[in-house]
Amino acid sequence: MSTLTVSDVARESGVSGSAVRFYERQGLITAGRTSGNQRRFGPEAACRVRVARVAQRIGLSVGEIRELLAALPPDPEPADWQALHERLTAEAEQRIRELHAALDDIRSGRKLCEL
Amino acid sequence: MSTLTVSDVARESGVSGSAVRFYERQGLITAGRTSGNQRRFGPEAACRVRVARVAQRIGLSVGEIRELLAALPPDPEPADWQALHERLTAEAEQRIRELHAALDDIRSGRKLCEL
DNA sequence: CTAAAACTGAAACAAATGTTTAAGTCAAGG
DNA sequence: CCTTGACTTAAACATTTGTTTCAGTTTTAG
Repeated sequence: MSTLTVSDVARESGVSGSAVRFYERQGLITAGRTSGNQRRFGPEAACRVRVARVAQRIGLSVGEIRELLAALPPDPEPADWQALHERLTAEAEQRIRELHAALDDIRSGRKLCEL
Repeated sequence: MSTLTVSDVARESGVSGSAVRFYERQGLITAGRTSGNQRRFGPEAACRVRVARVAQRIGLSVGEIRELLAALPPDPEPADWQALHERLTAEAEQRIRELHAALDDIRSGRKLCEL
């Protein structure tokens, strides 16, 4: 059942209305339409937006997040959540490794010019 | 003595010529000019660009890098390098901490929607 | 029924980080 | 000298992640 308006989702997920529309355009969330062409979201929409924000903290782009969320059904089962967790965790660890590598370079004692 | 051309600096620092001009416009490096108005860089320019690339790996913006490099004289003394090392290291550690915080949230066991 | 609040798409704007293109100038080698 | 490759500025373009504005439409509460 799609009952939530743009501003409902915005309020529940903590982003702006324009961001909600943007995310729909980008395929991170999907919406039905009223007879008057207004968007109506299911209750999972706000959740997906929150997941998207978490993924953004990790450094994923909207395109990457779209692919991530593409694997998340409207009504996810525990296995879906688990897969998402693993992918997000792996991404975060990857970025952390990259930063550590940069840090190790900085600390290597070599001149910064020679990195 | 300023003898290096744009493409010299580009080659030595591993960035494109347009990036070298961009960095000069942004104040990361400075250049003299020939009588014919062409840029000529000192030997430290390529080094500064390399430092800038390291800082970018850490996630600093060009504006932040400008401020970082503003504290680096054309012919830096060991203390200058040390200060730069410390600032870069602190920034990297900060970003790593932020990622760890995100990772901890993800692993907290709470639903991703509730972060 | 009506007035206010929320919604619509399209397009312009914004900031960051460069790249590309155009038309023209300079420098270096033979 | 003269050709060729490198240089110049300015502006347009590209991408990302949205925000703002416009003019008009829909929904909702009273």
